[in-house]
Amino acid sequence: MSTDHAEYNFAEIEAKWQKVWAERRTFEVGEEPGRPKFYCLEMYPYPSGRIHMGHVRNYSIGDVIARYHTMKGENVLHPIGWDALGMPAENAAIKFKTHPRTWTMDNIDHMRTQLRRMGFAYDWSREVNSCQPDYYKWNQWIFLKMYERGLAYRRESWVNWCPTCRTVLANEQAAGGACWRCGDAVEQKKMVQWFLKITAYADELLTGHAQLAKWPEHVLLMQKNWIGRSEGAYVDFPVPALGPGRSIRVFTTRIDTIYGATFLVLSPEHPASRDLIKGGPREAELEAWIAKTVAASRLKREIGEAEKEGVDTGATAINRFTGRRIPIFLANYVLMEYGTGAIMAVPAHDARDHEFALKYGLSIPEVIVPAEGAAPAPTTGNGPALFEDLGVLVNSGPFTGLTSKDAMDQMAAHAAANGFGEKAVTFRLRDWGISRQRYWGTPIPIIHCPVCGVVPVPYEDLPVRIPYEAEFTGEAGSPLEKIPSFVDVACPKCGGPARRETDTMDTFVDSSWYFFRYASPRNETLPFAREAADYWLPVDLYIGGVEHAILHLIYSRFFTKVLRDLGLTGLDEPFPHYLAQGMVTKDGSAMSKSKGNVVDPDEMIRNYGADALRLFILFAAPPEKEFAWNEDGIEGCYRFLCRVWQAVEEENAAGAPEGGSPDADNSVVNAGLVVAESFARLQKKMHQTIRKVGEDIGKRFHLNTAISSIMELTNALRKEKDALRNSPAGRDLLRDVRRTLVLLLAPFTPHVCEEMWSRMGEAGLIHGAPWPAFDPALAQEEKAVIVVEINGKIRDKFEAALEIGEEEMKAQALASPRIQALLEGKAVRKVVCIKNKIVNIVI
RNA sequence: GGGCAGAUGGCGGAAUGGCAGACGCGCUAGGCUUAGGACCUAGUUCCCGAUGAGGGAAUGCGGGUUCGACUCCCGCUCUGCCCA
Repeated sequence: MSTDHAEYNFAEIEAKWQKVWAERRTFEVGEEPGRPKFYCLEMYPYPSGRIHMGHVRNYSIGDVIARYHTMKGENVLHPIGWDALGMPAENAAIKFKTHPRTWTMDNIDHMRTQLRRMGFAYDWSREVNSCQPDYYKWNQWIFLKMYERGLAYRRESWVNWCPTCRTVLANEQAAGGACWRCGDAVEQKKMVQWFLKITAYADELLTGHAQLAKWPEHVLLMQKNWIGRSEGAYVDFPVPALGPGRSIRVFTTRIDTIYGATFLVLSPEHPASRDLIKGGPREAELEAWIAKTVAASRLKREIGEAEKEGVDTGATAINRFTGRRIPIFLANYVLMEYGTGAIMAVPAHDARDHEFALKYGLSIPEVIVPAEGAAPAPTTGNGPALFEDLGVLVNSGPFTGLTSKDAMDQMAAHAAANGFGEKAVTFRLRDWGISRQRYWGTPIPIIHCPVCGVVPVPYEDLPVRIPYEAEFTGEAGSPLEKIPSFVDVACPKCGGPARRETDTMDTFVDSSWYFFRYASPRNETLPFAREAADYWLPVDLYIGGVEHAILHLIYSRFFTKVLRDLGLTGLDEPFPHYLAQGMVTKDGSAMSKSKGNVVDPDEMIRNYGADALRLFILFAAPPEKEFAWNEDGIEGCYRFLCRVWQAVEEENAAGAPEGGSPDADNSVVNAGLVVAESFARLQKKMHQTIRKVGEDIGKRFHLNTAISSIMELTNALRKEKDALRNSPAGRDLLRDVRRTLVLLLAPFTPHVCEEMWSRMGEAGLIHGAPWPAFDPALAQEEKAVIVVEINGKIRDKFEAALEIGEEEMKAQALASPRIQALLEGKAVRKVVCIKNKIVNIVI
């Protein structure tokens, strides 16, 4: 950068004010009962090493809103912390021969410096760090409370397993069925895992949406789909081969189609699968098929990529409605996790069953027809028609002729009355598997005793610390298993030798309640103090990437409800208002280290300063929209700040104000018409800008348009200033506009605004200065430009006072020579008048 | 396959039923300058017209509602996200 006189020394100014803020603890807040509070929260970062543009964007949005609310006089809590546990630290330890703790803490130090350099107004005294025992202790505490209530439990479950790396993989690490690290095929393995019973809250998570009116619609919809409530019925199909009285239970949402159920399909993992084939002629062959299918990536089966494939067990079940025996298949498209792991297949009325039946030559009897008047069932060229909509029953014994809806009630009642079924509600939502066979996570506070079984670690023994000494080789499972001093413990109950649980918690546990911890971050007796939480919570505005729209936000809602039921909070929902920030992408995908498309903010701060970077990233797009990275505009934002600086300096040079302005209007009028018009224009613009910026930040979150209107005010100031310079009232207005500009800009570019504020001779920090007020009367336009259209096409315009009525508008429009010429010889059929806006003449 | 969101100048975007393209970038011309990637001024959707007056077209494509549609409705194409 050159040293042109119009430029400001951002490096010096930014460092100066960051130091002042830190020394004065400007952003530290405490509870002040009676004062309106505002809790502004952005999702805390994973300390991956350096902040990236997604962080810069997220935290810049939050900072503007936090600073704005502070200037509005609210007590603003704006905290930050670190989501510091997780696998990348372990991978780094392996790769760089370091320790996850060292790597993480170094990253945090670096990123903290970067965040400070951005000038974010965080209360650093409340910083939380989830990898420190004083934080994860409370993960363990909450876990034990959940365990006591049966909300944390252990069961066998299938996991993605990489036989090469000998480790469990998360679903996203097993995408496409290949291990993300070695690329080898991922297998399915059954392991005992810890689960949190989120399904106990399934209904409330759904009904709670009523309290989330300020969430984006599509996020609620995603959560709704994720929870996947479905109403239907259980039906038992007796299976003689399993022995007298034994049956297989299926869940169906379409019991009305049961007369068309021509076979049952079981998930290969279904407990009855093996019993059905045992002793049969094809036992070995079928066993092999089960083994193969189970091993195949569950992921592929789930997303339906795998072709539907099945085998006939040779066994049959009885359809109690028809009395007929139907074959039992095993197939890959039925998943043990959903419903009961068994379905009744109705090929005429379910697409997947239809496809399967065609492939295996099974009959496709029709039992539902479209209701009268409805469109007829479409015929596919591909065999008998498929009709999946509700309709009217045919070929359904005594139920024939009923509508699907009535049949669902009556058939479920019939099954219930005869003891082979009932109405039921199931959820797609599954319990949350939190076990991770890793080192860098919260140890699950459980001890396995050969005598007493599963024994919780006593509360007074918390935290169970992550032992520092560990080997990071990348081989064979969790490093914790290989640390005798960690694993070998005395049973808290009987004192005998026991083994400590070596699974650690999913890091989503940490982030499910951190927003409570900020209220009382150093509390030593509970996860958080109730009084502090009652004051600060709920979060008034939560801002973060839409990529967390499902998991993190559902888990946090779940935890809040559990904490409520534990009596720690009175809240049902932690985030009544969620602003889903769009991703920052480059080359079509989110910036990430692994993709190598990261843009380093440091370089931009070096070249243009933090203020210009903040302004730029907010100006480039509205917060909720995806932002495809393109830095062409930052230069312009920097130049804009230089122009503001220049304008302010000019006013400073012009000298001190020379008296109040109560008589401003008179002296301006006396100075002449041109000046009076300039005065009126600029004054109006100023009041309008204050109004618009306040609405854009506080209500719409359209920070980009807030910035553009500040730019407009700057342009207006530069345009009018020469005319106003020569009258006292004009000079007062110029100073007023200058002051307003700096105040409006302060949330966006706090450093340069602090500097300008102090150079203007204002006392105190601009951070605490009151947000400017606007006078609605002065912001009001007194004239409107009325557009005159003929048949919707603009033909003329005229200026009119706001008060004129429709009749007068119409008269003026029709009186226009241009309009009269165009109407020559035409009959006017209708004239539409919209006050202060438009006259449309229809001919 | 289903659901949701989006598509506007050379670019980012503005306008939520009423003047399409605010604001910024880029570009063009002029000024200032030894010079300029700094700064200032003017211009900048496309087409016809003379570089004027004026006119026409245009918000992914095709229909519809309306006096009037970027905006609402229906169908389609493409892109992104979520789910199967």
